[in-house]
Amino acid sequence: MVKIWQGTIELNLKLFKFHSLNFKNTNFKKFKSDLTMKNILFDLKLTQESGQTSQPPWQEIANCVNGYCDVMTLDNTPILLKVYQKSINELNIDYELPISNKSLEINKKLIEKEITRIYDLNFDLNKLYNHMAEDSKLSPAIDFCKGLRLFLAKDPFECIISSISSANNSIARWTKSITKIRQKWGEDVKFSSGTFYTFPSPSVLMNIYEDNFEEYEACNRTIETEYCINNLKSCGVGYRAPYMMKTSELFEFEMDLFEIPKMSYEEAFDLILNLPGVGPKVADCILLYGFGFKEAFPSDVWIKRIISHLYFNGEDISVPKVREFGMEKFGDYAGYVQLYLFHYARKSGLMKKLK
DNA sequence: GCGCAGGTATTGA
DNA sequence: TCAATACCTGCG
Repeated sequence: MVKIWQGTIELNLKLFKFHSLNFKNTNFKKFKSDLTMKNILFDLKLTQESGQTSQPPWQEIANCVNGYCDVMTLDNTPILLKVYQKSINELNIDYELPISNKSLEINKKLIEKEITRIYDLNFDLNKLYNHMAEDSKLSPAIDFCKGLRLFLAKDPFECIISSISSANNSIARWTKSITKIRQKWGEDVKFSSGTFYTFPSPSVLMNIYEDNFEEYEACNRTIETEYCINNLKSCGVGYRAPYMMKTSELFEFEMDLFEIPKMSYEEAFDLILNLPGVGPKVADCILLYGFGFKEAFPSDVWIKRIISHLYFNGEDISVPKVREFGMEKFGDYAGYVQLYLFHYARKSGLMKKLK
């Protein structure tokens, strides 16, 4: 049994904040991070904006070039983490404490450890480039993607629910859904910079109304159905709603998120394939972007088009075959190769050509 | 208003 | 094991 996150039910629908944040007059604490000094090859902007499937993008900071922030729970305390980069090889980290908890002391090593995990900063990109350079199909991708790293989800449970909602869906649409879920059922944390919402825990998510009808019945039919907005389907997840609720229930009662990192890739894959709404593509996204299993080669229609164009003369290859091919050919680099190929295809115009 | 894109679950060979 | 189809929403 697992109960990791605290969550309170927030029933008021808040307006979306799509604009960038403005950080004038705020209480950010700067600290000299060891990461700043390490001279790590890392392009923060490229990584943040590469559209990796794991969680909604972090918020851009208006008055800060290449600055991003999001709330995350460290040591059971939500803090607002801000990362920015003035030049490649140099990463700056600031953080802000909740208004209600400003005297708190935060362990800076913990923040650095988390940032290192999220951006995979211990991974040697030059080793990857040497490997890619040996394959004439992959070598053009290197220059398009210098400094691109894996971008892991800060919250594995949110990653799982996000990935389920990403199936047969567009990035813009599932991102909106997850943002609504955070705002309706997550914990709202107030910072000087504004209010941020954490993602609800499995125990909260398994108990919400699934659709208008359930909510209407629970209100003893005292409201009009068009005012039923505190249910999962009102977030635009469609037929994925029951999958998400059932998965929440499984993590509350039967499965343990902390067991997954201890497993082999194959064990973990077989396990999460049993979750409702999770097929091979979603399972691989969860393992790669939620848990950092780099052997995963998430294969969707786009990767299928790219692989069949590059390696099979445009011949139609089934998605399961593409996955098999990628895992076999790229081994421990499969996840990174998938990420680099996808980004390369987007930037080089190959994607448009393949459509 | 209507066709289309996008993975999974289900059904039926 | 594989092919066909329904599922839901938002965009063009």
